[in-house]
Amino acid sequence: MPATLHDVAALANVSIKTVSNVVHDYKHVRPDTRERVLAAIKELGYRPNITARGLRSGRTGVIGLALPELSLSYFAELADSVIRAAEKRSLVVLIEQTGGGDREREIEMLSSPRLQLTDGLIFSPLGMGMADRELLDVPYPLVLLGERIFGGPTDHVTMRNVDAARAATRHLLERGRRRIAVIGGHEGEDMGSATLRLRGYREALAEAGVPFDERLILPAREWHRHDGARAMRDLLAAGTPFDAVFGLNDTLALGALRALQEAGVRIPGDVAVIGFDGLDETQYSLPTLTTVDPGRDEIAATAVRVLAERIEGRRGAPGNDGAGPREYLADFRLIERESTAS
Amino acid sequence: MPATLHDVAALANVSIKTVSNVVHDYKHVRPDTRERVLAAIKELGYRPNITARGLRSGRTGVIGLALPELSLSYFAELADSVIRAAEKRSLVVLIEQTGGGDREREIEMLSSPRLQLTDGLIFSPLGMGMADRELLDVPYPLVLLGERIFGGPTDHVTMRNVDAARAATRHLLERGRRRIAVIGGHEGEDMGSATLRLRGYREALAEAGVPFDERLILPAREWHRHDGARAMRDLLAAGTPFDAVFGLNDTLALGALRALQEAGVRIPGDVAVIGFDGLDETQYSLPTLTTVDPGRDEIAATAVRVLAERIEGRRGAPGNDGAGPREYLADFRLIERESTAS
DNA sequence: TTGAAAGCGCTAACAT
DNA sequence: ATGTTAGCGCTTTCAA
Repeated sequence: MPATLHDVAALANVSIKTVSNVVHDYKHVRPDTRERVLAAIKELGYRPNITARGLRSGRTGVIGLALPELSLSYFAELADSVIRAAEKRSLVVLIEQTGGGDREREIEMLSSPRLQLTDGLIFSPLGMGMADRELLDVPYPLVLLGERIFGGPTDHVTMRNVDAARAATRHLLERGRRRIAVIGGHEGEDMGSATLRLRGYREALAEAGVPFDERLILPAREWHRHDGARAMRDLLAAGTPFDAVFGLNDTLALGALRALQEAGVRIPGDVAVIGFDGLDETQYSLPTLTTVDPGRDEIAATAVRVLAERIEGRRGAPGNDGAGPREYLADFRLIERESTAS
Repeated sequence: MPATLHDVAALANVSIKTVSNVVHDYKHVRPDTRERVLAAIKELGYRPNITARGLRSGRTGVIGLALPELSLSYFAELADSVIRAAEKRSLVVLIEQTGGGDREREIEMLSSPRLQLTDGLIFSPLGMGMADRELLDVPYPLVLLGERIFGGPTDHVTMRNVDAARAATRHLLERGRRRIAVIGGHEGEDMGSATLRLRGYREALAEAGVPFDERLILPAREWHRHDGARAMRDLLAAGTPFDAVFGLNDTLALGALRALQEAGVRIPGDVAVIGFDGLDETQYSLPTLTTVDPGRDEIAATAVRVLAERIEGRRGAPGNDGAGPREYLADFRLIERESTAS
């Protein structure tokens, strides 16, 4: 039976208000009273009951983080960053996995009672799309991550997909590559990482006057290593000539690396490879993988900050007091490694 | 302003008790009353306030998961498994990162007020040791994971480290390897994964009558890819002959793989490599990595089940009603891949 | 500077 | 079958 405010008050011979004042470091408490209360707290091992505090104040100090799955390295690293950022603000993170792009589950999540004891949500959808935009208009603070929905009713923290992909493609073009295969295309996608990164790729080609070749775009709905390897094998089997590969994420690129080496292709000699995400493990592949860090830490820190501000009401709800939904873009950085050395 | 039980009751012209009954699917509610209440709930968009429920019932439906860091693949995959297992029991998971083996932070965690709104904790320490055993005697349900503490006051779910390491070593011995280097030793460790796996290694050597060579044990306090690569380079530089490598975890083994290939060593031709953990990514390295799956899913499922049972009081607190602390061991499985093909 | 007391929204014992 | 009511532990006016 844990001690309550009342127990402490009784032991210290004061009212619970005084104890509360001490707990909250309220200024106007006589030093000796404070002493007495502190002693009682210690003696009883009193710890405030967060649930009760939450009920009273309407805050729990918990934020939700909904993402596809932690076993995808990108999301594991994102979760790590979010938890660290939240900790700095004394917030704790409750993680929900929505599965790899299951739209229904994502929508369900948004109104899950499981989120009730959460002050707000950082949401990274993969299945929902532009058409589901208005579903984001939920009755609690929500910060959107990712590239599936733009112009929605909530704050949105994302990366410079087009710019970063253009930079990645340029990097290959500058090294003399002209037939750059892309792994990870999503056919029929209206909006998403694949679409945006592909746009950056095409822009870079156009700038350089290099013709676009449909056959070099390899679809891969899932972005696991496995899919990267499979796509690569398909391209090799098709016999389409190419001298570089742009994996729309690192995992695909690492899978491609593997398939290329199996086939005896030298990297970067025969084929240069570049990825996207700046995963930790890209430093340790053989060869090490050139990649683009889309600013994961900055994204996490911004998302937590913006969410905390909305929760504290410092900026009001979007569209409520003029503090409309905002879009935040993190800075990216190209990390050169062996896989594209010239 | 979200609707409360009272609002629904008023709209449906019933008492809050009836609404509560409907919400909880209580049997004895007249069908038409139920209809009316359901309609009111829908109209008001009523969602039960979990915080209030938690305050009243003493349960929140949240369990804590404290682990070193999500950016270590093993823990990311473990968290994934735990979240899935929890979901099946309608529990939600709050994740705390303790950092890579920071004993103080781990101890602090155990009495963190942040855990207050949690019904129980699954705890995977890396820094705490046998001497800290009694610190696990906390006033809430706790399930211990890992190999740092045995015989503590709580339920403990772990893996067959010695057996699994013995099997891994045997696997190499059976393929004719005699000079098996081990990466990941923790000098001066009293108890832990390194100690136990090393014990299995030595047992297998002894069985096979192969002499133990101190020089083949390479320390690595951190178990990142980086450390595996460094250790491997050290061994190569030292010139100590060896024909196999046992990475005490997969990440170390993958780092070693990389360093060996840099040095032009053929795998498994010159040196066979085996890891430990059964990480997803071991399927995609070049060559693919032989490893031991220590039963991660089973560990997660068991931990959640045992914790849920303790929370529900079905088994009482350990040592409270005779249902003393129990130790659970998951089954392991050796997964043969290219890195040890003969 | 400190105390008394009214709830926050819900559950559950008790009453009808 | 449904209603009444007393708290769960805390924060927060309002008084003293």
